[in-house]
Amino acid sequence: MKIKSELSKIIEKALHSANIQANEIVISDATKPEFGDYQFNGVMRLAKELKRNPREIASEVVEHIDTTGMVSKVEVAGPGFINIWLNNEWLAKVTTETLDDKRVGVGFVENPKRVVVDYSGPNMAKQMHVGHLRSTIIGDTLATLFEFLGDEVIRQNHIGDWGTQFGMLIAYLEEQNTDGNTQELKDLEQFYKDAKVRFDESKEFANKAREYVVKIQSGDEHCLELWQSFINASLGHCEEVYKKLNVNLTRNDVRAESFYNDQLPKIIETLKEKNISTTSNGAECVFLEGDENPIIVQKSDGGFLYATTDLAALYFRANVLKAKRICYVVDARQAQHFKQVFAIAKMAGLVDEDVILEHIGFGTMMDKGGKPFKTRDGGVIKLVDLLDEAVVRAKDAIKDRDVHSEEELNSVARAIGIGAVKYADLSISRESNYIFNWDKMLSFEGNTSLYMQYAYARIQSILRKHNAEVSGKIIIGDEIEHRLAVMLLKFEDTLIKASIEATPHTITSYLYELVTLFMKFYEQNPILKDGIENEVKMSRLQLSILTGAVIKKGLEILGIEVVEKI
RNA sequence: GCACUCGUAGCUCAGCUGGAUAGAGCACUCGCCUUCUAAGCGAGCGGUCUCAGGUUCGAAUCCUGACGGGUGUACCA
Repeated sequence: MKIKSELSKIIEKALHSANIQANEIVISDATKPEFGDYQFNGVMRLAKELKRNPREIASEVVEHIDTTGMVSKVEVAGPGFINIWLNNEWLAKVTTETLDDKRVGVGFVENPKRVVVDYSGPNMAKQMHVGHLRSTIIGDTLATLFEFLGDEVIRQNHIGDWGTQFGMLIAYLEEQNTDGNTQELKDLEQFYKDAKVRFDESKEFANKAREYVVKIQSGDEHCLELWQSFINASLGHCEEVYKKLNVNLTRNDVRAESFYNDQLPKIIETLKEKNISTTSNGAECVFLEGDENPIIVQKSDGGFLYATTDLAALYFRANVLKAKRICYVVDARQAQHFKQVFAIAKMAGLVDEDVILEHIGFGTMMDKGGKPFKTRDGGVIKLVDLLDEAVVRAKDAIKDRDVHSEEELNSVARAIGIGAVKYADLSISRESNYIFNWDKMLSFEGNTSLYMQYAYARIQSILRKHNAEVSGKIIIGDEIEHRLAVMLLKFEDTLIKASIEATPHTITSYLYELVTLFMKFYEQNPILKDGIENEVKMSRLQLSILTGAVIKKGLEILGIEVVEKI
């Protein structure tokens, strides 16, 4: 239910009836329960424009507000706030209707678009480490969210499969394979290190590595084959992580850097033709206004750079995939790069004016001392290890609870452990830097995914115990049920906000608030106990069912599973 | 040097398109399991919102400056 826009309409009507002009009506959440459910603060600004007393205007508006349907009560407070209470019968009716809705009251966006979401983008030469977590799960959540709201989403995994380090890696791979048995790329990190050692100690090997770089680029069959087998193995590692993470990326979503290789000369040509780039110190450069340094699109030795590849990718996404919105879920450190690339792409007409280009940046993962993790120090935790440890800890935490069979134990541990890791990341605002902490990441207390999963399991437990049909209407019997019902209907507004701002943490905050209310309701309002009237029992069961459905859908968008029992 | 970004409770963080007494979790203190899962609920403790100016009826939020952390700044991605 789009509550805020419904309320805006009601206020607009009231303003109109009261003969007051206003251009934009913003409804906000009430800051406290005593102040109602929602509030309209716009009167103070209007009063200034009209040079009138704000409380006087507010009272006039309040007199004209329709309180026969959605709204039960309005009140002027403080300097001129208008506090709004939603009507219990209306809440009861709408929540009851929502029970039959698979989308739990969430509609579709008015103008669905084709959206490209570029995320994860691991480097094939390296093992995925904790630093790759954010792009992968933020991107995956946004893709799922956009899709749920009705957009057509094309996921793009722009993997790094091209560059000088691959000469070294495939030369080493070949060397390892000569004794007949194919080397398994069990540990990529180790493989890279070993190759590097070999590169540093042997001139012969180093020369071969350099030679292989050239050979891949010129299309040498043998080298390409080695390269392809290396990429396949490395991608296999990533897919293992995606699977563990419950992330919806498949091989069909992979569009590697190398895919754009043969289009790069054309990009340079276009830039030259349109006089956007110039040659400077032997390199092909674009000088943008306001930037002291140019963006180099072609090196003096003729090689291309990542800006070139990104321009080619933008062209492809806008013209071949025909996306109208292109989102890059990439580290905030690349903000300047994307700003420049986007500007060039639009200047050169590689992307039409009406295509929305967005860099969805996120903060850097820091170590305990507040310094960014450094890959080269070797101290970075492998993503697989983190995830496995999370599941182990979860299993350890639930094994004595005596509610699970042996096979349930593993799937529940997985849901809880992986959920904790993802939730810990998704629940902080994506722009801020992130201090990595094992214990916090694997914590099961307070605002963690387990809190949501636990509430869901409690609801399922009640339904199992009830073990009969649930029918009948929701009745709002008290303050806590009122607040719970309002919160349930806020789900759509929350998702819309999360989608516009591309902020998954908007969803986690909402779920936390919802579950907190449910826990209170659970404590205060018994459902199955003796002496509860049937009508009330059914209403409370229905409220619980709806809460469970919203929790499940919310977590599903975050890629976190619910479980029946904990 | 220039640019971007962040600075809120002991710790980790919300809130930032200006609104009422700045909110959570963790930690700490206390209370609640013979009845729907106590990984829960209730109560308490804890704040010069980095600092200084400015705009405003009203500033954690907007503007300017200072200080501090992080990041980016011509041939890596």
